[in-house]
Amino acid sequence: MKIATWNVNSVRARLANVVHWIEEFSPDVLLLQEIKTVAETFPNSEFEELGYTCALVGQKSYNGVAILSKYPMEDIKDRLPGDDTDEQARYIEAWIDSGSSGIRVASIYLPNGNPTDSPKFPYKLDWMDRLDSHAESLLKYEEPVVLGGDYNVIPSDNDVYDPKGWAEDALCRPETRSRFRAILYLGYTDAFRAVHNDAGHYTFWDYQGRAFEADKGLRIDHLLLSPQAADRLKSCDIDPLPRGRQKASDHTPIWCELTD
DNA sequence: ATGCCGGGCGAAGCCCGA
Repeated sequence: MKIATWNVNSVRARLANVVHWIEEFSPDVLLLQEIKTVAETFPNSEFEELGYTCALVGQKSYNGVAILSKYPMEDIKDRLPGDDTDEQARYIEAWIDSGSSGIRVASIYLPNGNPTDSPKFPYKLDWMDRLDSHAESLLKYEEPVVLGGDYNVIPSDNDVYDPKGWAEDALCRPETRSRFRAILYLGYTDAFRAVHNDAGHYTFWDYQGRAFEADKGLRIDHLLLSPQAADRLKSCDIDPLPRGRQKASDHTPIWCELTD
């Protein structure tokens, strides 16, 4: 089973690119972030024609997350527990019924948190605490779980082209990194780091300053696996090609393959 | 380079992203 995640920076603006990538990669499950639209204007039929069913939580103009699946989905949760006042569309979770086994997946758009002297930073840290609690609660089912998405976290200095320049950014700050590590300490595996040890692998390059051509990137999109999912991890990689195409998102897909 | 791109909204210019 191939599971991919991609912050598309508007699913409607990116539809041709997303369809192109689905046709060449054929993921079983594709987690999307920043769809930037509501359910009424989500391109359901285009994805259904490619053999996918869609679950999404939308929001006008901002945020929005979706799950595209070749298999039926059940037990869909459209918000992260822990704060009933949080109106931002940043979390959706579903059980993927892939026949004999099955797997739980979540599509996550974690808040950016900049600037760090604004309320956006404590919102990010609180959101991460909520994610940590929920990730812990999921472990008690002893199921395969893949928590994928745009975490807006640069886990280590190996994951950024200019560690010193980014040290005080909300994506790098110690408060952010410690909360990301807390999820790993629960028993989740960073799928990419389970397979690759070296620096310089990125999932995001800014639109500005020819950052992609200069490979000035960040590794901020992640697939975190519960032990039962990590046991089945075959491979994990980033596909940089979509970032180089016309009308590209500033993020590119990262995927993992699990044994069936 | 805390916005140089790019998208949404809505019809010009501001808000937002990382």
